[in-house]
Amino acid sequence: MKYDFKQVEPKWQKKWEEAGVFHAQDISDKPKYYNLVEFPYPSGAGMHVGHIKAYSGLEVVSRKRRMQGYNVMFPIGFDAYGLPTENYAIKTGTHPRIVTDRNIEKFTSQLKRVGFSFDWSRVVDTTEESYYRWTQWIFLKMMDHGLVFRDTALVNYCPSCKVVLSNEDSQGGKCDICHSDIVQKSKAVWYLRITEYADKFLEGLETVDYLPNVKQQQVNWIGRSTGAFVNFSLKEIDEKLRIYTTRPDTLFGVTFMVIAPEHPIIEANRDRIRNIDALDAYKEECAKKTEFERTQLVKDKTGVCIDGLTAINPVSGKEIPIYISDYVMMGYGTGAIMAVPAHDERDWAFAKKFGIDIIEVIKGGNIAEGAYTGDGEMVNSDFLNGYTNKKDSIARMLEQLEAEGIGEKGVQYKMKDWAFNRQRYWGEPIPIVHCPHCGIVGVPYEELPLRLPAVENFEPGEGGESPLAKIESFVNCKCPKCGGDAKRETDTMPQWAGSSWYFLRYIDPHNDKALADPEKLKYWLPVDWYNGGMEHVTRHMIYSRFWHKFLYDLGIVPTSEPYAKRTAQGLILGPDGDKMSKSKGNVVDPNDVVDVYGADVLRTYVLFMGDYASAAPWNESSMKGCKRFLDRIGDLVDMISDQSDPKLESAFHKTVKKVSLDIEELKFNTAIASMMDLLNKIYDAGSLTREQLSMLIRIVSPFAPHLAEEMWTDIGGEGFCSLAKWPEWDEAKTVDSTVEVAVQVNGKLRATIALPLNCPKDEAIATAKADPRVAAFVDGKTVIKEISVPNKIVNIVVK
RNA sequence: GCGGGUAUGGCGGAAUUGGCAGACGCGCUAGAUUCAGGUUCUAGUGGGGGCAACUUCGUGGAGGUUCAAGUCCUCUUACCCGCACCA
Repeated sequence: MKYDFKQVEPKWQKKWEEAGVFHAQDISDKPKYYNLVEFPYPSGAGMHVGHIKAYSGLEVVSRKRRMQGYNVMFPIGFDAYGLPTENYAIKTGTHPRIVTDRNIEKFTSQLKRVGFSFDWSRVVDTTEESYYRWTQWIFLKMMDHGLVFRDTALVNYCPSCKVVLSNEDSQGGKCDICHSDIVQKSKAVWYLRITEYADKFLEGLETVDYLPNVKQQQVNWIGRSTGAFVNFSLKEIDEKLRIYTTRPDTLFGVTFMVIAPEHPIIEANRDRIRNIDALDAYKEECAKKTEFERTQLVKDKTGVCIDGLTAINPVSGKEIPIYISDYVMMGYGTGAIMAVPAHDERDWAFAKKFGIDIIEVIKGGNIAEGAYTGDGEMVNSDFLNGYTNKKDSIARMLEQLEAEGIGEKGVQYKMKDWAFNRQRYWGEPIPIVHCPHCGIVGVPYEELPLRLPAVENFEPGEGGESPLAKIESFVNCKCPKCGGDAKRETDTMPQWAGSSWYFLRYIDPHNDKALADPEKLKYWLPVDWYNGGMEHVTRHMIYSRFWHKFLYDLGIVPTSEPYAKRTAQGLILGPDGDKMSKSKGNVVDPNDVVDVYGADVLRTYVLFMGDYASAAPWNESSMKGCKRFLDRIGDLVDMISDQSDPKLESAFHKTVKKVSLDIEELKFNTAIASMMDLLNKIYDAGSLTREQLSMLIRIVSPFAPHLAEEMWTDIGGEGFCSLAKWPEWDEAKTVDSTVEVAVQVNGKLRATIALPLNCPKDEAIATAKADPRVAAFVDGKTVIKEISVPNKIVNIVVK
């Protein structure tokens, strides 16, 4: 039976949609299963086959779960705010709303052509008012709970575009838009206090089933370290310089201090510092350095000694100089460090360059050659001398610091608070009003959504201001508190806002009273399985865990973690082995593949091409193998007979077992391979029973659902194959009565013999020795050892 | 620099977790079908040697443990990903 996929595939897609086959039931007696895939950013380029691979994994799991009797939710939506759309709008003068709608339409049609079993009644679009109203609502809740604050910080600024850029948009120190050099600029920005949840993120990781490397990356990203804060006294000034260190026990080796160029102590003591001009000049130089230069010049330390401020080592009482240098960051710890040149590579390089004393306090290295960062006995350290265990010496020093009131235990995180604004048009307006009397006031909840006003010019303003700043009717408003004249915040939320809670909205997408109904949230949460790209493991995953945990603390969601399980798929590379990109011209459009081969072949191929989690290059001729496979499956309808080869029966049960288990581990390539293997066996046998074919159709259906439905109809199956019962295997039938056992002599394969299942050891060895091919190597020699692993191998060791 | 990972035929990749390396697919070779291209079918296909049965070498490299190593241990090389002056 060769069928015309061009006619058959749309036919079944229509039937599925009309019957609502893939609609999740809100509340049901069936067990629920919530599969989540990362919703796409609807770019103008449309989807490429990488999206198809990303969705095909849980698509197969979802289809299998439905057939196993679960009430499955497998939703899709669009993460539609973002720079590319806005840049396109600037270039062409088309409103981002129009561009977005057009792109969503294109993505939708592409996804539907592939026959994904998404619940299309639950589509969310982050740029719709009914959605971003709740994004703003959650933001205001965070503000109510003290998680929103404003601070002045260094930001990436493109002097050419006059735009503040995120780190993601300024990689390599170049502007993503015009490729000119980025400078660091001081600007007031909004922050979400995500660090408040740092320990909760770490604790939560113990309770979820994420891939080990996913967990590891999150742990590294959070970067928890324990150590101590120490307050250094300053000579002649009643002020302390506070530092953070992980090795307080090296305090006796401190010979100087370094503070970040932006450290406030400089401004506070301007008149006391005699070389303030030199410091200012250095500071300016640092601001000009691009990210690229800063990372390239790691080895070559620069800095200026502060003339006029001197610190005192709190344990030795020695006077030590203070430097400013850009190797100390304002954003980590306190923006100041105690330098221990003998045991820190950066401090060592700095001390060498500036001729500062280097005092050894841990024995074991040669500090004339370089810093020693290993363990060893403490020396030159007064009461710590003789300690050899790091833990003990740190504990002893902490005790001392706390007793004298000059320091205490402390914890630091690499993770920083979340800079939560962009000077851009195409994003959620931040619902805040600046009132000259009341200060910062949140927009009242009943006024949400705070609508994004229509504008004609989307270009950012001078000095990196949002395009919204030019809309007077938007900017000027009344203070919600006092009613006086006030101005609206004109920045918008960053790209990552809308995606931080979309999985909650799927549960109740049309609710206009709440972000979702509590009963429904209780039924559906947590997401049972979330699959996506490794690139989202730190940012998006942490951000959304943050929002979810916050909502949990408020009692809005019933689980402390949003995702019970997280896996990741590998990229599809271009046919040339490079990452697919428009500029390289190696992008494969799924529409082109569907046109020529059909959706079933595309779906099967993206899962067959290699290990699901690894990257693999696109290879069109290899895809032809999948087409052959499906064509040959289709032909089986003509091979039905009342009798079939008895050997096939166990092959069927083995295959059903393998496919069932492999799907659970995302091992689709071997699942498909085992079905191909079975198919070869069927062709060898020449016929199969209707019942066997029914089984095969059902296990093929998650991969090639259109073909499966068509064949299901042909063999008189009831209802939709997509909702038919997933076949079960009979474990007893997956084992053969005789097994092939390899026989080795001295570890080298000499023969294979057929033995009954679970043949006793003695018998197996005797049979093996009787084989002439084995006897040739054994006869006339002394047998030293005989090993027999049941059903696997016999090894005879001779001399 | 830190963290994670990978390395198996001409190619993508398998290998029940220490037990017959190369499943499955692509490609290739020969043959059949075809006016021809494509399709389809049959047989073969890791390297060396041999007409053949067979034999020998073989999982980035060097050692080691074991009756037995792609798999475990030590050292080493190359590449990929994430973070990066994190005190």
